Amino acid sequence: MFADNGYHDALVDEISKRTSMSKGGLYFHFPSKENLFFAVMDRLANKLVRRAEKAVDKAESPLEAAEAALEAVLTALSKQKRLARLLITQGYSMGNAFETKRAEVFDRFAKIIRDQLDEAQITGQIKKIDTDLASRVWLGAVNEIVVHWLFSGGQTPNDAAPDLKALLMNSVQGDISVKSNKGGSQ
Amino acid sequence: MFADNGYHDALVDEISKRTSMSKGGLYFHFPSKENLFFAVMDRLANKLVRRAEKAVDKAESPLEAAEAALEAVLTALSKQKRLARLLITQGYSMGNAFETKRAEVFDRFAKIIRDQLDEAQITGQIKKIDTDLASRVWLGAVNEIVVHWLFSGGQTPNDAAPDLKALLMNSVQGDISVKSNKGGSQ
Amino acid sequence: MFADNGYHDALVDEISKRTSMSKGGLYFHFPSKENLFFAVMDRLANKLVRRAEKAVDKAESPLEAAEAALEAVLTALSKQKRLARLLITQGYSMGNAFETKRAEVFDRFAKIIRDQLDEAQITGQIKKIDTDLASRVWLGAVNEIVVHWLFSGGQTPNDAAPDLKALLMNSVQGDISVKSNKGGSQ
Amino acid sequence: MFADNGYHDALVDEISKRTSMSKGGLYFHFPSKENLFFAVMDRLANKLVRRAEKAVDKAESPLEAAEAALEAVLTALSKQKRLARLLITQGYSMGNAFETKRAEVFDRFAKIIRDQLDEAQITGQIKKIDTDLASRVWLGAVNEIVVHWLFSGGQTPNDAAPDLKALLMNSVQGDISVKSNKGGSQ
DNA sequence: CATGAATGAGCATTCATTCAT
DNA sequence: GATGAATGAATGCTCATTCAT
Repeated sequence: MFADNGYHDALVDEISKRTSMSKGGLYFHFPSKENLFFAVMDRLANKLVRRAEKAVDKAESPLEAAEAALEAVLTALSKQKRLARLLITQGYSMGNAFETKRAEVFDRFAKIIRDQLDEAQITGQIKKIDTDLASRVWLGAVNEIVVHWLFSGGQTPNDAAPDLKALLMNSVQGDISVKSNKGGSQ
Repeated sequence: MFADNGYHDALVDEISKRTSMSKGGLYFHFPSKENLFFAVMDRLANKLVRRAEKAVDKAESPLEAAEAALEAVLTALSKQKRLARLLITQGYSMGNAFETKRAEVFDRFAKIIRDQLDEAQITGQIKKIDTDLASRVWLGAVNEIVVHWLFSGGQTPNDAAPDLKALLMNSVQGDISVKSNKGGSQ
Repeated sequence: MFADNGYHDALVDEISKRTSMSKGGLYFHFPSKENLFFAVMDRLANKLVRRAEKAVDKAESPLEAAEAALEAVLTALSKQKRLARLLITQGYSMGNAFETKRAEVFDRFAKIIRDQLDEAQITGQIKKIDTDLASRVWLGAVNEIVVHWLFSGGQTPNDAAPDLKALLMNSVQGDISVKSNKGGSQ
Repeated sequence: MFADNGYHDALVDEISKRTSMSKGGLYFHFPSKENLFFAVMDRLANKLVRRAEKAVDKAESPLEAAEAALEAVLTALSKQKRLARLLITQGYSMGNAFETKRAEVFDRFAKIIRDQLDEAQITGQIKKIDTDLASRVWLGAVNEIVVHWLFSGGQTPNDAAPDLKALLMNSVQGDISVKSNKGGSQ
């Protein structure tokens, strides 16, 4: 319901009805609607994080790991529009209190990517870049693709994945030294 | 007020007080609170779009133009936190009706970038990529940098601009060396 | 409604219905239910205080004035059970916030009596006593008579008035000096 | 908890916690919260009544007995603010159901005083008065002194006792000198 | 055109009481 | 007898919108 209606328009009454749990019961387990929303968000974020981590573990190089994590997230979100809506937009209607939570969740994903980029940098797979910034660029790109899919009905994140991965890989691999070398860009 | 409190928590009563316009007057000019918010958003988005377009006009190559548009937006948002908040997050609290508007505004910016990337592709400055997707990647990256700045108090978009531009340029495999011929993009 | 059901059980919804004023209208004029209750209480207390003061003004001696004030209050309360209930018991259900208001209202009546007793003392109509304490004794006595009438359905305060006045007059006139023969009463 | 928070704001959950008795257990022993409150009230009222009766028993004359009962009550309440609050004000928040109980408790105290005044009248210690009314006057005076102490932080009932007793004795026109003179009371 | 008092549907939260274990 | 999770009716307050003046 949070995913469908947004935080604000998901009524506790309705949640109570649809979960077959009395309102009192709901409030026995969750001190507030806000807390309930965060609990849902945590649970789903955890699942998605684990999926990304698993993809990372299976990969053979840091860069492949980052790519795999990306793919895992894109696939999961494509399959579950609701998950995407919940994690990406529907919390905002909560008001400013949501910002902290959003930051927390996004940080977790940013860290996964950043860690791989850091590793890739150490192993020389990519050049010296601001990996923190790069991880945010990746995340932002994914976020926007998902939002565009959700709001404007464009191609699914999964369909966009190949090109998206290419663009993001380029972003951290592009030989910026070129700037001065003037050689071919690839 | 929308920027500070979000759509939902910006009360019409309060808006009426702070604008020294009676509530009746407000409703005479705007059919609804939603409409008022969109009017504010349009006005500010227009300004920002014009700024980006002006930057594009001054640039000497499509790629420089895309970069300049990026820079213009980053600078404007960095200088006006409220503008950033309003355009980027505070509308969500309106509920699902916001999605369309958000898409509309983002599309305008995406178009500016995409047009330049298309041009750059034609002129061979960048290789063949999905420019629509790329424009979204750029936009998403900017969006995320801004949100991170707003929510977590990281570096301003303006400070992140140089590295960000490098990453995004790389993403489209632009041979930035062109730039070095002429010095910085500004 | 406050008088009949007590503060807590007087529902705002019901008040709205019975006053033919919308709930919003109610809250436009009174910031809270508590505030509304106090407003009602003030208005009624004012009326009753004025009545007591008028009685005082007409009297020819301080002691007669005190007696007249007493009588005025007893008569008014006897005629309006609701007034009695409201001022004397129904606020308590508000919780501890009521205490201050109760004290304020009772102090106003205590002052009227105390002023007359002070005057009477100066003019030698009564002996030297603690007039503040005496005023509270009077007030407490009236209060209890009223409560007993309200709760147990005994004689009306008005019917009890003659004997009550005699007792209270005695309380401040009796020749306590007698006690000094033996020292304190303990 | 009833004394501190009032009937309404003393939550059964909280009572359960602070008594280390489960809510189920509480409800096994007491059919309702109301019933529990009355049980507490009865127990404390009993104690106080016994204390008053003991004081009466020790006294040597009816009038002294009444005075002693008064003193016993004032002392007990002064020493235990909570007892005072419980018996005197905190029940009101229960709503109208409290009235009967309040009347019952006050009647017990009224009876103790009235019995002594009746006796004193028979033995000629005081002149002919409405002893029922007088007992209520006494009780009301005590009540008001206590409430004023509780709410406004005035002098303790105990400190007010000497003057209060004098005033109340005067009210029934008891010629206190009688205690030693033993002559005709008028 | 402007005003602002009035409207009333809407909603999160509370808490005495129950009852399966 | 004891437990405490579950119940759900109850309620104060909000706020976008209206409309008589």
